[in-house]
Amino acid sequence: MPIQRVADARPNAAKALAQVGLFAGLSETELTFLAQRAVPRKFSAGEIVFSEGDVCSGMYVVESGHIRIFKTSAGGREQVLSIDGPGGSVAELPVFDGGNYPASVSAAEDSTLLFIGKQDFHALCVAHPQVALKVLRVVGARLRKLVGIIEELSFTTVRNRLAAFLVRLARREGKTVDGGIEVMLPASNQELAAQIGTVRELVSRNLSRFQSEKLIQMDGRRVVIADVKALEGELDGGE
Amino acid sequence: MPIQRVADARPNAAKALAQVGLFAGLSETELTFLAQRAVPRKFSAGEIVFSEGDVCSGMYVVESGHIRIFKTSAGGREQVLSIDGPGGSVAELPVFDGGNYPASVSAAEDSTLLFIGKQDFHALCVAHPQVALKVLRVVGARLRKLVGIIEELSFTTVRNRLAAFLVRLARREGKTVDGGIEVMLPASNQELAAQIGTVRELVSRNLSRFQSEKLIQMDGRRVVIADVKALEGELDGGE
DNA sequence: TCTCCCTCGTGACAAAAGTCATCGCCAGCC
DNA sequence: GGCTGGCGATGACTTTTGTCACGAGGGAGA
Repeated sequence: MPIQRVADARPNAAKALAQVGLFAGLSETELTFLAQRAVPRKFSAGEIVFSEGDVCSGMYVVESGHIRIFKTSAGGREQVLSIDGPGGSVAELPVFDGGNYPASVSAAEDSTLLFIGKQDFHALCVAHPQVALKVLRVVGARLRKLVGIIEELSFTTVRNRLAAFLVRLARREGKTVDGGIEVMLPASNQELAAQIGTVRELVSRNLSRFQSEKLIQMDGRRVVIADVKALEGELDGGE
Repeated sequence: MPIQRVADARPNAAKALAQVGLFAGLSETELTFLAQRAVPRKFSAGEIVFSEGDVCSGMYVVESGHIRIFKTSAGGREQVLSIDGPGGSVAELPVFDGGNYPASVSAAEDSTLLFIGKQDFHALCVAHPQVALKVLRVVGARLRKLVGIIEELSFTTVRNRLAAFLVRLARREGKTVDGGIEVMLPASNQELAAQIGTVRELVSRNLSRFQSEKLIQMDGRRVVIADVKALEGELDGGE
């Protein structure tokens, strides 16, 4: 993976940066400043961007594709903390507190990221206080998401979490078809398991169980949610 | 709990503020500015400071005592996210992202907090970019802590977490005595359970088990960790 | 001193989670 | 066509977790 400074302006990078929540509101000049320093890096599906514990040299912005932030256990299990698409940013925080990266990041699919060095980002924040405030806002969202994960892990069952996952999926990209709402499972059972904090087998089993209970109907990776209400009732059902 | 502006300078408040990581490095004038706007509020042990979902009107700084940030499940179980003492701050983030408080906060013991209104804090950050950077650093630590909790909940057993808890406690405030390292359990089993994400009974049982395995020796709330190495081996033991 | 209440410890279960091993299907590739 | 590797489904178990119920001890306060 070649890392190199791009001396001339990269209009597409500037354009990509302008769409990042973090940098919205910056002037043309400032965006150019950033774009000149941002280093584009390509990653193919599954490739590691950086690993937990690596020293933090800077942050990344997603230009295209999706990235996966996750923790790995000693036993090899993974827990996904966040998945971010175009316009998203990763590792804004370790850039500030001086520590190492707290989690690993990999490309969920072929992706292009823009790398922004620690110093450059720092300089930007000092020069433009409103950027720091934006960072705080973005970080707020991240924190809420993490708290949500903790809540789910601590209080709910795998069944609950899987139901919640399906409901979220349905809301986000469900197509209404006769018989219910259709969604495509976005990844392998292994990956779904990592996202809801369990193992492959339990995802498989619980999906089967939902199906036998007529809550959903599966055909390969296509899932028709027959009864969204009932599934929503499963979120946290016991209490 | 009376809420009122304090018009005159409160030297002790200013002093308290100066010791807050967040405000270290501010000039005298700035501290006074803040101190004049900070409203001291007293809470007795167990009292709720604010609840999850409340609209966020500002942040708090701990002047004395300890506070507990936690989530509550529908079934009444609690999961502690953080415990903060003097100099700590709570809810720095919701102040920025405009959302409601993501978790509840209560006083772990009789405590005095300083309330700082959203507007005032905002103004301060805009006027002093380095405050925003400090906030980012503080938030970074918080985020790491949350990721740690997720890791523990997702990958480890109650036994592991309890062992980890004891080891942390020993490192932080263990006294070496003959027979091992002595610590005092800082709270009821109920509370320990909330901190490691389980229920009272399992804390009790696992402590008994440690004892019967000669890893620790208990006498009321006093615990002598006989074999710290072995206990450390339990962190994540399986793998 | 005698209650009352809170907390701890435990036994007995029930339910959920996780592990291991096996089998079938399908796609990609000699 | 035949192999192979990855993924999904599932059965059989083991371990962990959580729930319920009950009894004991200890401290605060009447």
